[in-house]
Amino acid sequence: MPKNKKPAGGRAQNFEPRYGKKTSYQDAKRRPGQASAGTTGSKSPKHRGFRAAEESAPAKGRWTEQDRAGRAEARGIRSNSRGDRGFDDRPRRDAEGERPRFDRAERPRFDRSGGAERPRFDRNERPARSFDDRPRRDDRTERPRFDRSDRPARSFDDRPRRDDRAERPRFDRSGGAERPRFDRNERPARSFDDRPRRDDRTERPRFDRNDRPARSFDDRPRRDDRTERPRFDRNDRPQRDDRPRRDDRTERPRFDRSERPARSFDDRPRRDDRTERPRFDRNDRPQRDDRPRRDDRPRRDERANRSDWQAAEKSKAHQDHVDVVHERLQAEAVDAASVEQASFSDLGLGQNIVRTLEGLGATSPFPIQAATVRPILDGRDVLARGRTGSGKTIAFGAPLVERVLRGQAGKRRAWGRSPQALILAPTRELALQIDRTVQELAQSVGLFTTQVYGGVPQGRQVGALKKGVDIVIGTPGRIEDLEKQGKLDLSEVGIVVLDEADHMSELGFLEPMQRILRLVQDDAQKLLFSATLDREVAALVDEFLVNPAVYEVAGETQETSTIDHRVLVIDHRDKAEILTSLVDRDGKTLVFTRTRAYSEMLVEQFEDAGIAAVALHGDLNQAKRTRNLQRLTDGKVNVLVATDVAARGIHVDDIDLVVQADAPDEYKTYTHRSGRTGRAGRAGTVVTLITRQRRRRMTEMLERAEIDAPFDEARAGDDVLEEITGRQAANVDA
DNA sequence: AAAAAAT
Repeated sequence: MPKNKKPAGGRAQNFEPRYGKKTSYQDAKRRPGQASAGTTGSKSPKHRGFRAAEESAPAKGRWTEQDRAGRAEARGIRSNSRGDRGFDDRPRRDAEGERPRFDRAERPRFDRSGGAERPRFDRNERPARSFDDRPRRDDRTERPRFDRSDRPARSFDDRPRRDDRAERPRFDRSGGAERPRFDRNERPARSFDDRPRRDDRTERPRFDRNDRPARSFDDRPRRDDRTERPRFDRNDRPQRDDRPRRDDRTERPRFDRSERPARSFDDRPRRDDRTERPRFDRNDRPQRDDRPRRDDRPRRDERANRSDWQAAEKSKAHQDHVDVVHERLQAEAVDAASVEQASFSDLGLGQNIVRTLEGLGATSPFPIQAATVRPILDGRDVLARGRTGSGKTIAFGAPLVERVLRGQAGKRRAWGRSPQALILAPTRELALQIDRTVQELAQSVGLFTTQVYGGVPQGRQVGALKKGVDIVIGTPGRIEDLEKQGKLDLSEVGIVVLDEADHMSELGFLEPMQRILRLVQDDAQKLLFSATLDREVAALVDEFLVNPAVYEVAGETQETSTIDHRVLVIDHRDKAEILTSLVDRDGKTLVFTRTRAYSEMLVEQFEDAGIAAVALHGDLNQAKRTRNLQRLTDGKVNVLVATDVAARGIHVDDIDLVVQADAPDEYKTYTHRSGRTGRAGRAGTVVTLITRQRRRRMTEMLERAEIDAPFDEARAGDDVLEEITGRQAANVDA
């Protein structure tokens, strides 16, 4: 029996204890009457959401008398899904009549101030909600009233839009209702996750009060446990070997000898068989190798039976799979200069969308956008390769919204309508990020989006889908899950986007993608985007795309990039110290590790050195993942240590240093990790740490990535580290 | 190895 007993099928490491710990934390740390997301009327003060009988009883009586009827009328369908404010059509519609009046009178002044005020409102509202959930719920029924007063402020930004709407009859209907909605949607977007949010909110206050301590306690003990476990194991084993084990060992053989004989009769013949079997296996293997199908099977058998074979074959198989260089797709190279003069408007996008793009900072199209918008509007299947940070999200998002809008022209947006478009991403963070952009575009023309991804309760997502959304953005697992449950109808989806399409075509993603693509309309338009788009997408292209247009942007080479690449050849014993000195700087630094465990270890190491750092990897719960990424975005920490979950697509402004604590195995991974810096033309540095043994592999990988990077030998404290971090050497001397 | 569903 191994020393570390783990439940069968359990994960090797779990940094977010999901079972007992969560419930005990809920019971132990929650105080009666404290903000809670629990249902009202929980039985005991120790339960979340407990409310004393006296509070609710009298109020309940009143409601049943008169208010109920009035409320029901006022709230309408809303009562079916209290949590989803963003989708409350009726309050909004009721408010619409009033809004225009207010808006017209006030718009000019508020336009300027409006933008600045929104954040303030959000902040004010959140605390209010976070103090008491129950009052919040009451507030929610009242909120429409507050919202009406608030909306004017919010809607002022919309006024230009509304003017636009006046130009477009279609937009007016949807637009007038939407923009206020948009404001709400921003909140709603948040509000879609009302329940999770409420959970978050209720958790946050807890954390804030107890929390930061609470969190730090949870983290440190865990980290301590983790760090201690290996240490103890290592220390204990030798010690035990020296003292007790030797005794045990001398004793055990004796016992074994006395016991085994009885058993050994059966065993020996078996052992003979076993010794023969490997021989046969070895003889058979060449035979099997001859048969094409069995090529893989002997490997698996070997792995199961023999650890040495396992190691050898595994690394061989690993290398077989790793870093396959696929043929470049034949693409029409779009010359940036030739399309530079076209505006978004010229490309066929409507005024509302163009205006929203301006608000997002996209005043004129980037090359990849100039290339793809028109063919997408024309309804073609499109494959597009644009390097990291080149604006791919808008390149597919804006024309997608425009097409969904055109497809709905003249139709009424019905309750519970099925989504018309689907955007798929490989990670939850990326899905969220895409939604932030696409949702704004959609809102500007009165369309709704919702996110469908795992790691959060389904309720809010299902509630949104029930009310009807136009564009679904999510990750494959939850989308399939909800579809199987009959809660997500993909049969009317006419446009599908695969972001990071080559990654979505890799083992593990390919089959879910195929299943999902088979559920949408047969003739649905397909859009495949990635910075490293190659023939790996062939499996999907051949089955699902019709005569696709393929685009890339001419002249995207390292020379036109703003990223400076460095490789440091180090001794393994210097690694920890070098990493600490690399992240000990002012700018935002993103550190990549190969494993979740190492990312946790590095966070602990940095914090021990007095450098605030957070982790991002798949063993954290979604709330923590989102929070930790947000803390980097907000600048509350400057160091994020992540696995490859953060390698693709994630945009954080101002990351000016990417450190690869573990070198990537694939050139594509190198490309995507590097692309977290140097975005939209900003400068950035990528540093990869390797040991001497890895020089050759690294050189080959950089060739495939078409990157030229100097290799420097570095030891702890070397000047080259100061040069990279931008610190002055004087600081080091002191 | 990691990621993507939940249990």
